[in-house]
Amino acid sequence: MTKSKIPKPAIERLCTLYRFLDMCEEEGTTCISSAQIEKQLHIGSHNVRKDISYLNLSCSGSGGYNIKKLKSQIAAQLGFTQPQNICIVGLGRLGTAILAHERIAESEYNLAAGFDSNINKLETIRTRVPVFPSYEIESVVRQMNITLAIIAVPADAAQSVADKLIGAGIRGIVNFAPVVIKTGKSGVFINNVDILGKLNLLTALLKANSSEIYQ
Amino acid sequence: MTKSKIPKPAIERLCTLYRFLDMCEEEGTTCISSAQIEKQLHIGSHNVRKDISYLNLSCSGSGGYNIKKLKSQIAAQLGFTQPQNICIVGLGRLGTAILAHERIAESEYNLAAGFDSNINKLETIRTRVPVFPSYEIESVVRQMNITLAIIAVPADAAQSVADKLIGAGIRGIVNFAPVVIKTGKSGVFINNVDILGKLNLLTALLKANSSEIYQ
DNA sequence: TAGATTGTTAATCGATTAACAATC
DNA sequence: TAGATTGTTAATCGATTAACAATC
Repeated sequence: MTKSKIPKPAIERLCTLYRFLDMCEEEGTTCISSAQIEKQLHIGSHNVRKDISYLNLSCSGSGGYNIKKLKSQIAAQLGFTQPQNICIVGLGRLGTAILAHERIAESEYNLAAGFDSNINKLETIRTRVPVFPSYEIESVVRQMNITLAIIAVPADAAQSVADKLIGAGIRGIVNFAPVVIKTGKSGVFINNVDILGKLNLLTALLKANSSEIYQ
Repeated sequence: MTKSKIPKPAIERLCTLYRFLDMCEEEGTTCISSAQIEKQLHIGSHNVRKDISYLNLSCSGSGGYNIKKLKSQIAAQLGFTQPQNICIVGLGRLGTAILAHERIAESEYNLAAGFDSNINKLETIRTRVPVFPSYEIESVVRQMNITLAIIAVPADAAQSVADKLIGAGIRGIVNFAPVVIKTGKSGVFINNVDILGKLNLLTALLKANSSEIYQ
């Protein structure tokens, strides 16, 4: 029997759970129940257990989840075990802020390269991450076997940068530019993180929420 | 008959559509069909029409959607018409990058205040946005009638900042700190934008996708 | 053993897709 | 009018919730 497909919403929740477990582990907690997770993440305990059940856990039974064990099970099933090389395109304020992000350095991702079209910026930047001019994106991504990219360029450059990255074999992109990036290629995933879009979503949820209350 | 509730996934797609229409409008396009939207945003045309139908449009019929009209209808229904005051807490690299974001200045949101706990930072920072020490969060948020906040502080400070903001009456938070922020209060919405979480999600989707193909 | 908590099946609920009538 | 595209109802599909048996 092949393992059943995990629904996308469940995958999203499991990612959130994984990050949360990582935090718990740092704080020294070793064990947690689905009821406690419900309180912390606002995911129903039923839902938590259901999501975890997709992982085909070995440690079944009672007594709550062993955090270390659960983390490694999620990592194994969701593919976090093999370290992946990632890169950042656009070394403006936002890009350099991400370059300096301490948690990424400690994570399962290896920040292998930064790119910017401005050569002066490349010369003055202070970072341990190797940086390259943007016209080298394709060759560097291929040589270094980079699989994921973060885009932090202005809106008008974002799509062409994405096209280059995808052409070079990148499989996933987190896009911070305020445009919706398209992938022509199947098997490439894009996550658009537009701040204005997030603010819009909050505004809309608030509106919907108040009309629920007042009508 | 009261208007029916819009499902959350539909609200999310409408927000994406709104941002996209904004882009189209800038480029001078005036009209678009559901089939064209499908190609650009990878949302099925059925789905697009269904989502739009929740808006109780006045302009029904054929010939595609008038972009300006559709934008204003979405804005009206989702609550983007009244400009809202927003603030940023944490003026490190990421916070100042957001402060300088040109698109926010042009948007329906008014960046009314920035906060940081480091007084030196407040004195040296160059921005047109008024900045305050973090201990003034509660009074400033109340006085300026700020409804939404962006958090860009280190992980260990994020929850306490969120508690202060919520205590002062904030209704929505976009959180860039790499922790899952909790709201004890109902009617407050939080959007956690953890870069590592996004990378995890991409990794997991890729894994799921390949096993679909290869099994 | 008794208590607690998980894992899983079944039932409900909601969202997406399909199809077609209504409209420009 | 003919063609094209929307708006909406009905049908399918999938996810969440509830309940309980299995397990530590």
